[in-house]
Amino acid sequence: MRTIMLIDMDYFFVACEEIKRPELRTRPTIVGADPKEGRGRGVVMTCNYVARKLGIHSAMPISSAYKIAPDAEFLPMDYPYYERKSNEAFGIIKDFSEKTEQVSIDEFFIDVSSKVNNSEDALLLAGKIKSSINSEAKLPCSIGISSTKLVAKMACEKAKPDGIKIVGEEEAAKFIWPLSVGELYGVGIKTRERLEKMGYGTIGDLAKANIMLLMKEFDSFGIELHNLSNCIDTREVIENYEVKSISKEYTFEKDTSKDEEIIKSIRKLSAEVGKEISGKGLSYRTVTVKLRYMDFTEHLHSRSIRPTGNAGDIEKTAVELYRENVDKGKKVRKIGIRASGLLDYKNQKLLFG
DNA sequence: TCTGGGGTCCTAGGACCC
DNA sequence: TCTGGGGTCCTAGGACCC
Repeated sequence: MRTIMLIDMDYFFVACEEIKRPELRTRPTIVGADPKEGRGRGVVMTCNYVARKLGIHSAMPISSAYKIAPDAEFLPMDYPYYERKSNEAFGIIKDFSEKTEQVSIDEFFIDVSSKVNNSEDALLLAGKIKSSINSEAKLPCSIGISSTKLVAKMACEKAKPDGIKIVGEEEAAKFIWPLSVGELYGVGIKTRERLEKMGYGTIGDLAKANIMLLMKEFDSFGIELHNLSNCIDTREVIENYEVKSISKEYTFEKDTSKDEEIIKSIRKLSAEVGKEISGKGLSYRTVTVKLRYMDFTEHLHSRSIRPTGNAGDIEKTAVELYRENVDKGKKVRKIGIRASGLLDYKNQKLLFG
């Protein structure tokens, strides 16, 4: 039987800020967009539990958060710093297992099957990992333990904050079945609504559903839903981090249809994407422009060119794509530039000789 | 009330090649 | 005159996650 842990850093960005300024621990603190006295357009990235007690949460419009707590501490993102702290935590985790996988900046899977024999062992090990991260990186975290990635992840949700939860293979179904379908990892708003319409409110309902019915509604995703809701999940913990695309986006302070203003942003974003690509020694094949209009409709326009490391071609292609495709009848809210089809230096050598 | 930025994966139609 | 499959690439859109 496998033993998989999901280690998730609690309120990560704000926890990082609290290291620099411990006095923030007792104050509602928010990392995210500039609230601009309630007129800001962004959202809350994360906030500490003092702020959560007031009703503030991730993804909430920053203007709403400002309305609730104008005196809260509002901090901008310091991504390079969070990345350093993330690497520090990952380094500590790697000391405990050779089989590790970074899921996001603040989440890590590890497979410790070869290190533990029973749940007591697993709990002991998780406790050690947790206290190492706590004492060395000065960061709080929660750990979910089970025999599959899915249940480890869902156990971790229930362990938060600052906790450890283990769910044995035998108890897995009993653990997830009472939860609502929306809590199943991989089920978002759209799928939840469709499932509820079909009469499935809990994961248990879904687990007992007729698989033919699920396939009729969701095709192959129906089989996946059936498997996951029955705790069937054979996905391995795999260390395989290869970035697939690099993008930058910008939301205008006011929706605009002015070409000069939009193209100016395209140039700036293209340069930033280009800088990151050359910094990583990558080349790219495809440039994509994303336009979000004032009515929130979103359109992507992409073009593949010969593989190149030339950052200037991002801007050139992006401006072309914009001019060819923009809907002049609607103001633009957000612009995004993405480079994909990335190849690393080794492969470039193969291609270009 | 007002809705970010950075990603991944999947699907589907059309082009194109054999 | 009508008619194949199989495979891959490209583009656009959609869902989801943190």
